[in-house]
Amino acid sequence: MKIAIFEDNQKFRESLEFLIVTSGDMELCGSFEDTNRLLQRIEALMPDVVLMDIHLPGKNGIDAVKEIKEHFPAINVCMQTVFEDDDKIFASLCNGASGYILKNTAPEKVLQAIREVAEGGSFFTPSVARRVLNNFQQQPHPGEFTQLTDREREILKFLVEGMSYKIIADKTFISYETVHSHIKKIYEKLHVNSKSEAVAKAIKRRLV
Amino acid sequence: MKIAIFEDNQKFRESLEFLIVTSGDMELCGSFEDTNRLLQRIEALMPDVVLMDIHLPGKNGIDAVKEIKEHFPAINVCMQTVFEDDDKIFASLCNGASGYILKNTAPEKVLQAIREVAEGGSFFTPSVARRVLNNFQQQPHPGEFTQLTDREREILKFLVEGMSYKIIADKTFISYETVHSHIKKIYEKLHVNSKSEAVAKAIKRRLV
DNA sequence: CCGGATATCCCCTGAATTGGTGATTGTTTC
DNA sequence: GAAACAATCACCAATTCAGGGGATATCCGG
Repeated sequence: MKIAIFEDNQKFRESLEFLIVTSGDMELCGSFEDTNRLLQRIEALMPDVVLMDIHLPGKNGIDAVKEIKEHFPAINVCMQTVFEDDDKIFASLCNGASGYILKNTAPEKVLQAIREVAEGGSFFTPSVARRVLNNFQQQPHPGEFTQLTDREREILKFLVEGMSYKIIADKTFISYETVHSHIKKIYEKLHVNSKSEAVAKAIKRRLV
Repeated sequence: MKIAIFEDNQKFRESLEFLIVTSGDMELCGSFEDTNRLLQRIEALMPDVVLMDIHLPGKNGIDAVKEIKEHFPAINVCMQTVFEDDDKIFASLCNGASGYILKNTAPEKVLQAIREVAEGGSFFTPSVARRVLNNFQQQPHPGEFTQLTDREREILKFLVEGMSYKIIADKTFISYETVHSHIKKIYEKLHVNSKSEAVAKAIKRRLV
């Protein structure tokens, strides 16, 4: 299992190197302090897993992940950083990172994360996992959808699919005016006043 | 740290019980094979963490999580099951579960998961973490948005926020007709023909 | 310097949406 | 049994959208 490291802090990089070489089952195939010639380096080394810091000279780690995954989708990248803000976490994950661990993670956990990531799994530091999770559970307005009736929810779904009043009327075998009534009610309950707002709210609050 | 178990398989339940009582830092405060009188039981025991199976007599574990979190938001629930399908995972997490581990998880990992969950973190089995992650990375049509110009993307964002042509014109200091032009172009590029469709596509493909 | 892409603006027309104010029929709830 | 709600339908007026024409101006690359 070949590992490459990108980390600008020398002390930290060296301790990671030590961790890898003494792990028994991993081979350190490269260790860099910047993202210069990123793709050439990756292509030459072909690591199985890349440990990537976020704050790096040259291109930052988040953009680096994107490039790596675009050109070498099979390589799994694990972020390894001090940053714990949602922006950086989500940007990294959206760009294709498979893991996200903080720098205060215990050494054995780091190795564990690398192994999981190498096998196609994912590993998050618990606090990061929690943030990811919160992104799922983002229904901070719990009563906001439960107050929709079945019929209203049904019609809202059709709205999300981009249908017009007329089409919805046909689909549901009710009259155009009834669709109109339901939608008026939906707008009232969701505190919106257009289809696009309703659709946006429905998707963000997960009615999809 | 008080732990309650809901698990219908007797063998498995007993091994969990053993695991908890021999852990050193946890106290087993309840162990049940069904979800009958769920809330009364929880209220009487007030566990810190609930280990919840999905397939249970009475109410299933997914609905049980919802009830627990609704009435006792401070209690953290960790799912513990053989199911690994997206539906069950996402339903559980959306209902408020803080962890999701498979039944083949090593005992020490189970304890680790409980401890993380108790501290407000989250723990996923790597394969589950991977599925959660995939939910983030679902931009299967990469070229579909890059072809939007900066201006078009900007206006699309305003559409997502539910603004009318007129408001967008004011916000961007351009004329109503220019907004109209841009939106026509956006529709063309996204292959849609209404605000709501454009909004739906924008959000699903993550322009938010 | 020309073609293409982008951004800006204008007009028109028909269709769709939005927001009122109703009404009727059930069902559930107190 | 009244009150509350859900689902159904109707009419009307004002506004907004969508799609179809155009027209400039700028910038960029060949």
